[in-house]
Amino acid sequence: MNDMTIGQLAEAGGVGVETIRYYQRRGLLQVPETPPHQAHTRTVRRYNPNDLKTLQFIRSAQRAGFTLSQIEELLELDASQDRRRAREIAEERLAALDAEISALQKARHSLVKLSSACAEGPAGPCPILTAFDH
Amino acid sequence: MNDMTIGQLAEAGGVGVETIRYYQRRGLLQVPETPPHQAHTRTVRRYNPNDLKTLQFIRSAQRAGFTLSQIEELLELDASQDRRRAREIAEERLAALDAEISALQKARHSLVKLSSACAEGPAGPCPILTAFDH
DNA sequence: CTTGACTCCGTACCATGGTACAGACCCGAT
DNA sequence: ATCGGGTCTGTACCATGGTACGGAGTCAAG
Repeated sequence: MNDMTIGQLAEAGGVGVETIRYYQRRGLLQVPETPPHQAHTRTVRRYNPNDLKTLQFIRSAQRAGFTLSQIEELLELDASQDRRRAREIAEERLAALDAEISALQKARHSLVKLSSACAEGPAGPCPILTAFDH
Repeated sequence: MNDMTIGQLAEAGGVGVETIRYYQRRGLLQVPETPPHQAHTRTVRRYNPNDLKTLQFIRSAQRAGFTLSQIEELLELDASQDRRRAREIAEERLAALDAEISALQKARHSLVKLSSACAEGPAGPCPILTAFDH
């Protein structure tokens, strides 16, 4: 899959075409130049495996909880080779991630309790409102 | 803190007054009746500890990843005592939560690697774009 | 009985991350 | 040569979860 159209890129990245265009508008993906020898004629833009890598990075970074603005910065850092800042960002997110994970684990615990408290029979009171108390 | 004003409720719940009003508009919190003997005169509404419980539940459930619509349903279920549906919802969220937690743990792992890969020196290439590759 | 803080209600606005057009245009297959 | 599907650009719209504001009313303290 070398030299793709936007539709193929979208397909390969598991996103919609409109999402790619949105990332382009946000500056996360660059818009490939059309061949210069016919600058005034519009033509179909072509995407390469690097674009796909970037797209995949964007999606993974989102899953890691980065916002699109932060991802934008990460992409700039990748180009500018500012290790210090890159590490800073990564560690910030790491700390947040640890907090999020442990919050989710607490929530998980509460849900397990709730679901077993609601286990018997089809009806009757089960302690939904107090499910997360302590 | 019995019989609070909306400001005190907000304070106690760690949210803004506007957020409470928003939850009321969404139907997550009911708007307390004004005393009936002066129905046409507007008066200041009063909130009790039950309202606070509900508010705290809303915030906890959000932290557990429920949307406000789901929380609305949970609150209805708490009233209607439909255990079956309550368990269903809890288990659905539980499954999603497990997926989210493990995704975040994978992301965490990648970030740890990234931050240590960017550890030496202030500049130079570090593998941001490939940080989440496998 | 006025002042200042708070409340009420309606409506408008915001950020985030998309999603959906419309009206051209381009391009490969028939 | 033309037809259908994909592309291009710009702009509009969407859901979620709030946040802000204006103008009026209320209420407790001084």
